[in-house]
Amino acid sequence: MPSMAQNGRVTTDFKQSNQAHNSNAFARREEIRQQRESLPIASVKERLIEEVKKHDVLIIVGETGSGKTTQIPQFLFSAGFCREGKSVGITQPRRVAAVTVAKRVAEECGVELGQKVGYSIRFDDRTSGVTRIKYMTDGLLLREALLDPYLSRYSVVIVDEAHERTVHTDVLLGLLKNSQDRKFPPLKLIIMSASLDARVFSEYFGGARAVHIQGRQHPVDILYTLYPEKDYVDAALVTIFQIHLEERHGDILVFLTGQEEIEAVERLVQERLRQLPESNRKLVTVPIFSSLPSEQQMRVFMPAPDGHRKVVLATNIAETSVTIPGIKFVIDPGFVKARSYDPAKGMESLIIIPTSKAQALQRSGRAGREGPGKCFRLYPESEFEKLEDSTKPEIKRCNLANVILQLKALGVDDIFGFDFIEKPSRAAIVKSLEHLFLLGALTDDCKLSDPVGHQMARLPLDPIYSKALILASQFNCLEEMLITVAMLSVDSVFYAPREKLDESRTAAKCFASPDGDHITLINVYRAAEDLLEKRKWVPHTERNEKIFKAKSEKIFKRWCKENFINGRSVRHARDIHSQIRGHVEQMGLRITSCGDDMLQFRRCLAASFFINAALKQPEGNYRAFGTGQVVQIHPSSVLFQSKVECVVFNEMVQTTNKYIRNVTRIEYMWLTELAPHYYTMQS
DNA sequence: GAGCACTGC
Repeated sequence: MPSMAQNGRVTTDFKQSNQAHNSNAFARREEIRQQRESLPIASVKERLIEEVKKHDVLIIVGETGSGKTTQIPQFLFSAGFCREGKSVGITQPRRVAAVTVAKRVAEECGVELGQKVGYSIRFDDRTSGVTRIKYMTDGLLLREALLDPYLSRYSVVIVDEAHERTVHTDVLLGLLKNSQDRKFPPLKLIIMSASLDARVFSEYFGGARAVHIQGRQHPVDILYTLYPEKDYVDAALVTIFQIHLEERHGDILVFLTGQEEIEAVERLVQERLRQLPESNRKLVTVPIFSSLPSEQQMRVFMPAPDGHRKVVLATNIAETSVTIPGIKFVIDPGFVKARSYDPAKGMESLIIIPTSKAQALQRSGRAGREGPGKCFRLYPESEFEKLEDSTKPEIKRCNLANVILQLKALGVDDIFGFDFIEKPSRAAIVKSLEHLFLLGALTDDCKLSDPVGHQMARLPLDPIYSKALILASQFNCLEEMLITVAMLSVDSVFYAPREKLDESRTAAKCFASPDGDHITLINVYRAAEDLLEKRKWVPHTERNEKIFKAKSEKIFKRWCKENFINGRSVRHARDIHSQIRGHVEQMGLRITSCGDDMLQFRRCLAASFFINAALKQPEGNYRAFGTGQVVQIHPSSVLFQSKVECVVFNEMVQTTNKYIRNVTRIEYMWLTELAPHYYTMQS
């Protein structure tokens, strides 16, 4: 069954008549009972409950298939941890996991979702006053902590998948440790991890008790190459055909680093297939990566045609986010595209690096979900030993502005003294403090400013976007800025498949503004809005509403396809827009539009993004003011090759070159006028 | 004339 949902990704809807449902209900309950009892964790239920009662902090290392995520909350419920209106909260790094696990547990408990068992994720809350087992994303619990620092509605908080070490997990654990020290109130903390090494967590919590629960995975044979491979793409190709021609049936999963690589391998496989005898050509390739439209992502779940073998070419998305049925063979070249952040340059970069040991293990595990499998690592065993044990925690390779703003809002003033599991570098903290100070979020003595800092902390946005909204209400263009920051907060709305590059470029021109990408994004958003909301006059009845929705959905989908727009991104932007709009209304900001006065809007962009301004150099490239970096306008920008003198931008990324993305033309003089504290008249 | 792994509020 597809394990993806939400945000227009992939959803499955099982429809069943009520009658069939009733006659199956008993059999289904019996089946669930047997499945639960056969889980490795079932036999240690009493012991686990004792451990939780005895220890305020407990670490549970549970291998894949142990059932820890679904069972432990139910154990705690039945042991009385939800008395007096308190709940058990379980965090997940991903939305899909929170939803699917909650649905499963509701079914196991025989209750309707949203009653005793529920979930809460951004834009989708399925809980009620009677919810006692609540699955949620870690980011959401962090937001809850802003309103209720002691998390007083919970008797137990379970941080699941802690080994993934997302920023949210790390901050959450830091906060919980802090409140544990204060010994109030008696909140139990359970850290669940799939990594075999619980030592990091145990030491962090002063030698906390750790227990181990066996998993249930099928054996996976790991095979290494004898010698290092010069070209891992070619090696992967050879291995695909080796498996195809020599191994028994079963689908193949290949881990590659990005869209381009996946598309290249797809072409190469087709080429080589043509050279094989007809009888050996029964092989189909299916790509999957996050920016692929959802209809195409769905293809990985469909079985290959009769007698064919399926080769799934995937990025990291298949490591944890998507579980593909039928995989018996995994090919792991041992590389991953990783994002890192250089605080000194204020620059992000995307680089291809070797995986960690934990990542290699996770990948090979994908071959053993339904039966014994094989994993081909395209490097020698000696190389495996040299890999890092685990992937560098995100908090050590990201911009900390948001983390610091949140911590300040939670009353943590001494960021340098805050007890992180792993401390970010001092330089990274200093840089982000400076940034927040320049945005006016912090006072001279590094306290959250009032009201600006507090307002910024309330908004679930990058701090610079939050500030832009506050300024926009003064510039009378909050309407436009709301759309802009929503669009800047999602993955690119332009989708360009390689084979239709020219077509997609022509389509994108319809929306282009000569002033830059921000206004272009507004144009796209408004065009989509028109399609989804404008309607000829029809009476408002429930039936009409349904027909209208279905119709406009269809029109929207076609429009997306014709214009090479990523519908998922646009919908996401609309969700963010309405959420943020609600927030700024509550804050009492004036939501007005500048109408056609785009000069006013661009001045507001300059006032908001003054930290990210760049000036054209004689050679044609640009020099960023703040960091002195020499950069180019990204080819995806409408201002690419446009030779404008001065711009503001939102991202600086290093790939093959140093690029700025999301760029708008401004006048240099505006900077000295609107951000005099940063731009003196010296130049 | 380039390319954007993946999450999350």
